[in-house]
Amino acid sequence: MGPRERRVREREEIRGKILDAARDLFVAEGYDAVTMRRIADKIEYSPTAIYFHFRDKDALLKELCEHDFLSLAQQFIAMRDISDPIEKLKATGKAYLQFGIDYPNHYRLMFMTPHPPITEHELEKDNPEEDAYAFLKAIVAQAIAARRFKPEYKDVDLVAQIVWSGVHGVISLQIAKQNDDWVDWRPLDDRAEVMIDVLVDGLAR
Amino acid sequence: MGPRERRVREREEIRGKILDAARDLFVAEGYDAVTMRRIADKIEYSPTAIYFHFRDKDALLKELCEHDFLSLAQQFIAMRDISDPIEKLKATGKAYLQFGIDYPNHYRLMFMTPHPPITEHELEKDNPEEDAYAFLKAIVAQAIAARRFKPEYKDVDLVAQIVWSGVHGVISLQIAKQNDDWVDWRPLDDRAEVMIDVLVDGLAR
DNA sequence: CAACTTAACTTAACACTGTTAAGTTTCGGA
DNA sequence: TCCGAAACTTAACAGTGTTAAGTTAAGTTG
Repeated sequence: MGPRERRVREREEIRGKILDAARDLFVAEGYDAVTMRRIADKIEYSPTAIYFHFRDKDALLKELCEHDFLSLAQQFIAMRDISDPIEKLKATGKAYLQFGIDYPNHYRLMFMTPHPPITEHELEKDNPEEDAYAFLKAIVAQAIAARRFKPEYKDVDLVAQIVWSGVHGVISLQIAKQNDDWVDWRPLDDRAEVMIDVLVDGLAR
Repeated sequence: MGPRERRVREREEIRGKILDAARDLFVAEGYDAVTMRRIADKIEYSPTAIYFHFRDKDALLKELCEHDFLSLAQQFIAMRDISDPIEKLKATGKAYLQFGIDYPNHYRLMFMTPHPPITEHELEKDNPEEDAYAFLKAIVAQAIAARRFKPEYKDVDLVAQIVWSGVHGVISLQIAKQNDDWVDWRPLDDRAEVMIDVLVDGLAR
């Protein structure tokens, strides 16, 4: 363990500190409300120091999102051993909803904010353990193979996108409109459960 | 027509100019990307002049959204004469989707961005001609009354919110993720149509 | 061991943002 | 004709993301 390794390790450490501080602030107050100077204050560095580790504010966001996409996929792993594909789909939908409820600010950044397209990912695409969308597709494929859906629903991507859109709709309206009393909102849990039931009933034979 | 009326009219005129300029820019580039100075340039006034007509940048946004909520409701009016409630629901869902496709930046501001709750509205709530949500509720109520839905779906608000969430999910994922090639997106039209079919099938007896 | 190089920072600044205080023009009404 | 208010403009403030230039500390090399 020469001093070379120590330097690398120290560099990773401060990188991590910056990410942790940024995550805390973003989650608590949202991306726009957080300034580079506040992140810097929190870790007791100058604002400029952050730029030595990240190209800009967006790079911070991108790295956090990347991490959260992975952790979403990892939450899904708990559903792996449910054998009935419909039950598995329902449970995964609920886990997705729970993720959005638990981390609304993460969710907003991940799924409600247009980003410039990310060209290179850290995550392994199509691996269900790292790619939540691949996990969903695998369930849908399983359900189709078991002839549980109506015959017209045989496009795995299309069906996966419908299911995703449905649960996403519930969460994202909740996040964007929870304080809007124009609408007499029903409890989120009810909406979540009914959405999943309606989707599955609509797809099923 | 004294000069008093002229002054009032001129005031309305410049107010309208500001709103038009702001709308153009917001729609083209999104709320955050547009600065007060650019809006001012476009109408050839100083930035400060805007503040004589609107309290702040958010007030501009709010007024534009208000207007767009009304125009959404007015688009729905075309569906009024469809007698079959299921067909009416489907057509209204498609009109909603079309609105989101035609005005994605409006849509983002209206439904994907958390605002501080608006206390006083210009629009008349619960009037289906001005309140798009009321229009949707009326259709759902009609469908329930005609016993077209499963007996467990008798809560008008809950069902309306499910349908809304479903189509909102399709549009908002499209807006936020259209350039994300992680997912092999199916054509928007297909997703829209299948979403509406699945929802209606899931709800129907 | 001294000289050099480089990594890891800080300070000060730039060009921008939304917003406002203060000053100026314009013009109908007494 | 003068007044006062309405409708503006100019200049500035406090804040933003970001960067250029300078500083310090530590490792490498002659």
